[in-house]
Amino acid sequence: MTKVVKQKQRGRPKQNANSLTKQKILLQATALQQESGKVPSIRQLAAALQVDPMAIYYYFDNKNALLEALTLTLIEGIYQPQASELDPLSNHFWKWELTRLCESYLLLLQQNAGLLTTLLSMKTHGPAELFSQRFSLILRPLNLSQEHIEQALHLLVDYLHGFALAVSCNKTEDPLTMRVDDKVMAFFVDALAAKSTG
Amino acid sequence: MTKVVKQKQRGRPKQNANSLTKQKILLQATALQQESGKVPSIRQLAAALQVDPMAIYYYFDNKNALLEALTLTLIEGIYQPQASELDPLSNHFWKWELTRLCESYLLLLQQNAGLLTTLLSMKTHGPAELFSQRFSLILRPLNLSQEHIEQALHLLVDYLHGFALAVSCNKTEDPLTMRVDDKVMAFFVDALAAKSTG
DNA sequence: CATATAATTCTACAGTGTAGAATTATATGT
DNA sequence: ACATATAATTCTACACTGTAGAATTATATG
Repeated sequence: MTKVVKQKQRGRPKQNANSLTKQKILLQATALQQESGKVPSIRQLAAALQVDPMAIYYYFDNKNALLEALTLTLIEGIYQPQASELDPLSNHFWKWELTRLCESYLLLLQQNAGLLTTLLSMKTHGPAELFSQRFSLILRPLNLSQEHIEQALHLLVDYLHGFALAVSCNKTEDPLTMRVDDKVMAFFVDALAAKSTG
Repeated sequence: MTKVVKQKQRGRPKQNANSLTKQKILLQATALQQESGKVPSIRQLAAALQVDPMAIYYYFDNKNALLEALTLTLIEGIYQPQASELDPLSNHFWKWELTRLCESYLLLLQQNAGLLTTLLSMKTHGPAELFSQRFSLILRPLNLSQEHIEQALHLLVDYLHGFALAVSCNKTEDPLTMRVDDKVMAFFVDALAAKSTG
């Protein structure tokens, strides 16, 4: 009776064999993430890739580095606003675009619950910058002061994070997509409009 | 050479020996929490209590139950507003009280980082109710519609949660107490005042 | 005095991230 | 062509986590 458990060939694989890449790891990670709704363990990820757990550490220094890379790739998909200042309907268009931006961001946070803390503890502020830029772009027609824009931005971003966290904590596993709270949005939008000088 | 590791006396202790209680466990838990800044492991908690880890499970079904009990005891300490409607200065007093309430709540969230998710996933909405009541009480002189109050409440609560999470993720271990962002507060307070009919 | 119950400890399991060494294939230098 | 370095992988092992289950001892109850 010989031992017949996995026992893959050790050492560097021959080059015909398709090897691991950061890309493949991240892809599999997102897939597992979306399936299970939470961040997979290294061992689960490795199993899905049919590879030893430690192989992953050749491509990422540690799990946190992997998660940061993951959030970086995901964050790029958030809503890209149109150039609203040229639009004839721009008076109300910004409200529509702001809602799109928030919903897009929230969807991302919902589908990848567990990455919020990673996102918030990242040193590189790339993600925050991106949201900030698109936010400012949308609000341009309102002619707000720089200070008001920043206050509103902070209020909105932290609100969205808090909201996403609350939703992800009430783990009713219905596939119901998380909508931004229209009433709260209305309250916020009103406050913005009241300060508009445009 | 006899084995000389810990080996406490097994079984039920004699009654003179001071026994464990939920209270003692919770007290020690908060102490460790404040020291280390994060939720202690059951083993750490047991070590501090000089007791076997499993002893804790006699008093709490599981770790989550312990954390819920912990948050319940902590949440009662948030700011209790005065009866502002009788105050001659009430026109501006509510702003002051609102800030106190927020700072008190934030301080609590900061000193007990890691309990936020416990708080949010609790079935009993006791904590939320408490904040909600005090919030409504403070805003009474503004004569807002019930709907506006709720919108503002949701916006504020989720903002505070998001803010607290962000702060707890940027673990610079300075003992600097977390202040509520005055500017953002000002933005929020302005929006409230604008809707006031009082 | 037997039996039940209360309060504790011990052992053990399945899971986590990951350090360190062994292993094999390829690339590079002489 | 051969030695040596480097790249990419697997294996083993450690320290940690929550906690189920059984053993143990003291007290309460019938």
